[in-house]
Amino acid sequence: MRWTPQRERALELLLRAGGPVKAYDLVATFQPGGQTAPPTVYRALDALVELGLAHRIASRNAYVACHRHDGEAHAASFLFCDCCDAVEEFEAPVGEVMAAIKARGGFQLRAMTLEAHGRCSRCQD
Amino acid sequence: MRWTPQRERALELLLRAGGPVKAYDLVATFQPGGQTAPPTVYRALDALVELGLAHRIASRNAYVACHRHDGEAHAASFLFCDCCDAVEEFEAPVGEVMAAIKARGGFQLRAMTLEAHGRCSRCQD
DNA sequence: ACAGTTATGTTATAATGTATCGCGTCCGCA
DNA sequence: TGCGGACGCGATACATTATAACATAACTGT
Ligand SMILES: [Zn+2]
Ligand SMILES: [Zn+2]
Ligand SMILES: [Zn+2]
Ligand SMILES: [Zn+2]
Repeated sequence: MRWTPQRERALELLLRAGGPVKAYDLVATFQPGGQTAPPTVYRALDALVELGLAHRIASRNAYVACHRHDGEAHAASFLFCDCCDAVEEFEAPVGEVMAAIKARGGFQLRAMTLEAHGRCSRCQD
Repeated sequence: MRWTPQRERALELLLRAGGPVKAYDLVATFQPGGQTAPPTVYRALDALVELGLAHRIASRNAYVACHRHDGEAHAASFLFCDCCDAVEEFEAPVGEVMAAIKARGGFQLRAMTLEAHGRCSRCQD
């Protein structure tokens, strides 16, 4: 897995956005003047996910830079506000869940994602 | 929220499948002889999710009947096999996670989904 | 019966994601 | 230094997934 200008560019855009970004937003903004072919964008994003620098948020069809921005493996956990579209990554304590999976036997865990949906503090009025 | 033939039909198909079903599979099979308009299918599926009788599996763009098949609210938790496409709903112990969300304050939780990815017992050879 | 709400039908279109093929570039190795 | 394989990128076309918008029908309570 190499570190390339495309991937750096994608990560830069994710970080600058500071939140979830849709693939087709990058299709529009990847290069300053004009469009980029979708496969180019998807490949860059997939690489970032593979490298542990970003997460894919399946329920929103979006990608977001990992808040840790080192490539350490961890369960990707997010809080989603139903009202505004705020999304925040947090460190969910998934120890019990992992233990339960181990306890039921036969399943070899590789990765875990967790989505909590509700109302953020700003949207409770 | 009414209980209608469309919704019953959708649930019947999910139950019969016994696993994740894609919306466009239902588009093809919803009525015996021919296609159904996508909005009809999506509306029926959305209603089932709303009623707590099914879950949407975002990472697969698929729907599955809830293993409890009563409408009780609960965290939707699934084990996904990376090799075969087996998916199993299980009861993840998310108490700690919910407590952590409460503890950080300001977020009013409504629903939670959890996806565990790895290899099922049949795929570890 | 009436009005308000909820559900369905229909058409078209938007949004999201991949297959494929060819070419260039990088890296390890002889 | 030359070779060979793996990896990355560009480009085109296409497949899949989901929704907008509007009209009609069915149900519900009064
Ligand atoms: Zn992260
Ligand atoms: Zn909010
Ligand atoms: Zn369930
Ligand atoms: Zn398997």
